[in-house]
Amino acid sequence: MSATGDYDFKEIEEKWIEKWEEMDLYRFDPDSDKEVYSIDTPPRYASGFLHMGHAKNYLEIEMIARVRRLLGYEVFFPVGYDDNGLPTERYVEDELGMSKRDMAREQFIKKCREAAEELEDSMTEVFTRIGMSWDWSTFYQTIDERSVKTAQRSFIELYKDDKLYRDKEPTIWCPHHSTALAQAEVEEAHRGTVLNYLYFDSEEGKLEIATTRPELLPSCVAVFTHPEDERYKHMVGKKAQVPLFDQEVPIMESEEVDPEFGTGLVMVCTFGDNTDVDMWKKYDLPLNISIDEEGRMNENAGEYQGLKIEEAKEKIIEDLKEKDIIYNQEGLEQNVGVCWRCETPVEFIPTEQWFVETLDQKEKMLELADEINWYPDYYKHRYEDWVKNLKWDWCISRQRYYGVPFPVWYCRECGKAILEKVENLPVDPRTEERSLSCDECGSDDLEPEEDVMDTWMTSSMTPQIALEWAEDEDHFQDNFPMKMRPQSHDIIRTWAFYTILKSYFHHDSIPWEDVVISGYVYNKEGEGMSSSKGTGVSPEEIIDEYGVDCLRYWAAGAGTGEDIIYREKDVIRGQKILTKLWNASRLVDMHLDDHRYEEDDLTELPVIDRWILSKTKKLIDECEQHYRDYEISKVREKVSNFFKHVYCDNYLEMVKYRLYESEDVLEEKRNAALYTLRTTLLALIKVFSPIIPYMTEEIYHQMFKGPEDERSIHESNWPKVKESIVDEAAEEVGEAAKDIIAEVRKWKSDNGIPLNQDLGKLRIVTPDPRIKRCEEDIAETLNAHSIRLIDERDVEERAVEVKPEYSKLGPKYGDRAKEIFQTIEKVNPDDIYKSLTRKEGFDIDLSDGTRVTLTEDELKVKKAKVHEGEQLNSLTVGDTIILIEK
RNA sequence: GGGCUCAUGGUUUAGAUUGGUUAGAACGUCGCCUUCACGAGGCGAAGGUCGCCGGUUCAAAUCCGGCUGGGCCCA
Repeated sequence: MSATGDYDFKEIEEKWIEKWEEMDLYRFDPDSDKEVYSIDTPPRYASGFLHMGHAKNYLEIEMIARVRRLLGYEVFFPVGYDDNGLPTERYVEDELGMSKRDMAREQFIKKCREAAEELEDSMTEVFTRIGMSWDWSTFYQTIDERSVKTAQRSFIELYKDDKLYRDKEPTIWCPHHSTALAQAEVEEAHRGTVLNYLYFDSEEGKLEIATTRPELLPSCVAVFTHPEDERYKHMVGKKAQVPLFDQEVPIMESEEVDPEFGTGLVMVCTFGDNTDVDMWKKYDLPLNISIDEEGRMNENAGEYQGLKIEEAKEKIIEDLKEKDIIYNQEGLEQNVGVCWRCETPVEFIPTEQWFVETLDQKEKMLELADEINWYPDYYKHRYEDWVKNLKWDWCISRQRYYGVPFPVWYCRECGKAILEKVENLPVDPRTEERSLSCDECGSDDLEPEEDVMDTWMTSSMTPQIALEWAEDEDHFQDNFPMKMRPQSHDIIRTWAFYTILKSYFHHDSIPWEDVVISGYVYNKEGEGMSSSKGTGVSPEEIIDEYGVDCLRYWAAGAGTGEDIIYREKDVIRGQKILTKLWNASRLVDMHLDDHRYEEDDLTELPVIDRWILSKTKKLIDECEQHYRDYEISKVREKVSNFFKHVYCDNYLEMVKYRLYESEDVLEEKRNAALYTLRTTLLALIKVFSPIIPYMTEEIYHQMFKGPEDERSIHESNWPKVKESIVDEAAEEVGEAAKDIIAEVRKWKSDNGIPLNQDLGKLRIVTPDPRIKRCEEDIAETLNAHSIRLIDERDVEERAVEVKPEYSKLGPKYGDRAKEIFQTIEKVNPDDIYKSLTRKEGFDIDLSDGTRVTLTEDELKVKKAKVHEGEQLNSLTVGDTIILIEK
């Protein structure tokens, strides 16, 4: 290390990226004797760019991988991209400026594939730069052969186990994307809407019905009231006539109707919302669909056919108004389910779809969650809450092109589903001919399944894909379940849930032992980072300005599972710590020369040295526990504070005088300081290395690496400091010394004396004689000529000044006060003080012959300590008194 | 509406599991120090009735109950 070198992060980062790659540091060794620590890395969706939210989450995982290597585990840290599904299709459609329906399917899929790979490459570059230490030999994409085989094998096995069914059920549907959705893909949105009050004709005269969706009048199949509602009791069983469309519908009763809402009469349509689906099932109502898969009105809507839902709504309201059927309208705040990708309100449309049986597995899903350690544990409630409230089986069909195809054909004769054999996977029935025939009726007239699977069918199998379940059964068995799943809290209901479900179905096991939840990053306006909304900050901006380690240091600041706000000044704070680490290392290195110090009998070390070594040992133990508990931010805080204050401000300052060549300093004491500085610094950079891998690597190489040592700090082991170094007595004395120094510095500051000004002699009265063992360190640090420990009995207290409390004596004695003040001034202060302490008052005989007695609280007494006749300034720290010459 | 979670100086927060001296730190503010690693530094100061109300206790930021106001997830 050069003594003048500033830290050039660009140069050093580039150097180590290259060297680490040469060393192939992160490759998983299946034959290692070490305990395996495996991470079920989230495959990043190939959007082409990362914002700080992504960077933080991936860096947290990355740091955990480094921590575990440091703690002696063989770490399996796979890498993959999620380039499946809907957003890729949308991206390609936008790029091409045309709809996928306007080109050949195969051509479109090829375009998706190319686009995804291009986007992945640009992301890989950033991931590599920020130091992601994953094993690239494990690389997968959720659309590649391995993933497709895994998802298709899963499908086939679930089918055989009767966990799948195909049915024409009302399905949650996104009219914008023209595809079915799973319950998990629906989000709640608060919307303002209008509640329309309509007249329905009936045998009992006009009915008043309130609805937010008049466009569904053609789908109205019944009118409901609450059984207790006196207003409508008599109408139950009669018929009502739907306005504009004129169909007759029954008037029925149900406990589920809220008599307080609207008029107490509601219409049930197929289907306006979730409740309609429930009512339709419960009361066995007819099906009367008027919205098609693209979100347009169908032939059932008569003259409104072909209009989009919103257009039809407007037109129908207009027509209703014209006929005076609407008699009132009022605003209403309501929550509607919307597609989580495009925020279009979802519809409920019966179409033929594949479903995975999930409702029957609720109990088991809750049991398995208890076998998993959740960090932080309260996030388990989210999962449990979700599972308990599940209302729909998992719909896994998606009406898209780009995705994993179902390995399924249907017999045109009898309709039976024909599945490909596991050994012939992967397969795409849409393009591949297979010589299969129906095992029911023997027909070979088969029709391919055109849909693709829900992206979660693949993503729920990341452990199986990463561990090559489909290819390498041994490797899989050895390492499943995995050790840890990093998980962002917003997709607990999808990713975590589906993965647990699959793992149970296929292996009757939990998929991982630990789930570690990561929080969101918000910008300083408090908005979530979103690439599409333009509220994201790019990590590249930070890297270019401050370097990767600063970014990582910032990322390490978020508590486990907690959200964090991105502020540039927080990055700058990290930069200051890093700069200081570099500079302190430089200073120590300057003095270390080429010497390497043998570890002798540690009890011979000076007390200050044992003080910091003992504290270092405790720090290391605490940090190990925090790391094991996934509390990276606590390690960051503790190591930073220890380094800055204990190492630099306290210890280094206290021993600096020992470092410089001087005849007064014994070689032994100099070596002790060097040994201690070196040992402590090495421990600190090792503990820091998962967070700031570049700078710690550079320091390690410059200062600590001998020919026998590891190639990299990232191949080294957790710092070992002997248990025997823990020394409570040394810690007490060291703290006392530090406090004495702080107190004297404060005194200098209060008295406007420069910190480096000579202090002359210090005399210290202390009940702890062990202070003597570090009197030289104290003296040198304070620029005092010498320190003398003296006996308390030789110190006496003397009053040096007595002033009257004017505000008390003035009002009390009136015109006599002036004489009292003058008298006090003339008397020896110490005489007054003695009188106060011995007689509890000081008497003054006034010229008018009266005697007054002044009490202690009527006088301000300034005292001084006197030692050997010298009057000295005194400071008190605990039981210790420090006397300073004037 | 339900579940979870949070509320501590101007700002961001530690401390709460195990109740107990002056509630710790960082940023910002103010004063001092060009000391030989670092002025992107050091030393020091000011600034908090720990959201509100009540309870338990000798003692509550901490435990219990209620309330208010944020956040997330879900209905």
